[in-house]
Amino acid sequence: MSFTTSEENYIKCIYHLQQESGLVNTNSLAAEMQTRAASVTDMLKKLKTKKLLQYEKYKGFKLNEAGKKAALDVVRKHRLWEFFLVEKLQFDWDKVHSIAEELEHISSEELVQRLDNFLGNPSFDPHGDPIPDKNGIIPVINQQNLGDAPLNKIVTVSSVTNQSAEMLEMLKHYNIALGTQITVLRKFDFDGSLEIKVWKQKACIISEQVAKNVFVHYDQ
Amino acid sequence: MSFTTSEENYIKCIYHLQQESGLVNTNSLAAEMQTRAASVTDMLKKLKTKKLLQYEKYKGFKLNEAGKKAALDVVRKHRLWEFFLVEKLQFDWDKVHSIAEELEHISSEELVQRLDNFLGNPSFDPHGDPIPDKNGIIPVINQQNLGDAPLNKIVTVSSVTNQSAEMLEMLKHYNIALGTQITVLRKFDFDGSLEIKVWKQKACIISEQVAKNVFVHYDQ
DNA sequence: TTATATTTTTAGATTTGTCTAAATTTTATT
DNA sequence: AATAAAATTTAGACAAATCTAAAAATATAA
Repeated sequence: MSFTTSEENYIKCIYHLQQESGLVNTNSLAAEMQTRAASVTDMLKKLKTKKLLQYEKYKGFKLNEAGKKAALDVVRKHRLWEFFLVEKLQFDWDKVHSIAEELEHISSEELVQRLDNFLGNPSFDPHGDPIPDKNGIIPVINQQNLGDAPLNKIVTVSSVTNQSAEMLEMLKHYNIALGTQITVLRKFDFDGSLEIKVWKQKACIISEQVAKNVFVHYDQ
Repeated sequence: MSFTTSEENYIKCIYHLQQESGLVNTNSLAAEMQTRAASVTDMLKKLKTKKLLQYEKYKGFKLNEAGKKAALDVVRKHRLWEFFLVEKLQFDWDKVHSIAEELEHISSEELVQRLDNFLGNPSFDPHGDPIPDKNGIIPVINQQNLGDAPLNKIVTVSSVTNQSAEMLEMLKHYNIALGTQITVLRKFDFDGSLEIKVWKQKACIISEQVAKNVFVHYDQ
């Protein structure tokens, strides 16, 4: 089964939303897709006809197994291309998203497989997000939110969820990138801000907003 | 100015046709695009409105300077991606065309420029076709048809025009590829076939049909 | 040079993905 | 539970790119 660019964009978007909430509703998908609720309804009918969606009028919807596999194929391509753009073409990681949005719709399966090999079969993209394999298997990493990390223990940044230029600027300021080692020294309950020590730097304070988007892991 | 995928495909196709014939006519473009004459007429109006085309009803048409530049941008992208697919992803050269047909429509200019640098700013694609630079300048090569090459002089294969799987198979059989050195020993007027000697191999005979699609160059 | 054939264009329909506005269903509130 | 608010769907329209069938222009040939 093959899909149009528009179908793939909807499928991918539904996938991401249902990861958070289980069942997805029309308005939130419309907001995420920057379109109108009526357009979403039209597409839902189409995807249901193609047997990718569990959907009943007014009752919300989610991808079935076939839909999830289709979504993971797109996610895989997106993340592999992002990896390529950053690792091979030296793009800054905040510039690659929109280009990968186009590249993810190139259809050749052989292309994806060869790209994967060329890149050394990476498990995580430049934002730290896991890259599904060709069967849709997602590598797991034992990560948690920086705000939930234990105090006074060295943790490693494994993923950053907000990929805006503003967030990147912020992280550059703090010298935080994927792989950076951080120790959380203290958590302020007042505003959720954290006092942290970045490897080889003085202790500093980051806001709850920043912390929420940074994920870390530690060994054992 | 930016273009839809369909517009780009028409522009590129008109460019190739007018290289051969100067003025292009509706039916030949329809045949090349595998569509109907009526669809071509529709698109011609659109491209004329966008000031890319010299076109008068019933009188044929050709790209103006803006149209040619647009075409060369697409050709450039196509050939850079073909180079990438063959040199980096190890595709056989007869498999890359259809994938490059998709990749050529990715819009980011920065992507193309970085890809160009990553590939080492190649001048020719894997078929030996010249890759226009970002200003639309096409590298020239002093090449001629193998059938017109002087006898008993070592020449180098620079380009192969027929890119079908059948042709590739044929050339593999003769151990001919881009860069292969060949000496034409004799030309048979009866059927236009050539006796040639491929570097490090015994002399053999190739048909006029094969020879017609092979282009070569030699120094001075 | 008139008739015929070919080429090209127009007119109107179709599909995909989108939209607005109105109608319907569900949810929340008094 | 009745009513107001919010969410969702339907109905009908539109733009892009295509199509078929018919009309118009051009080219060819008797």
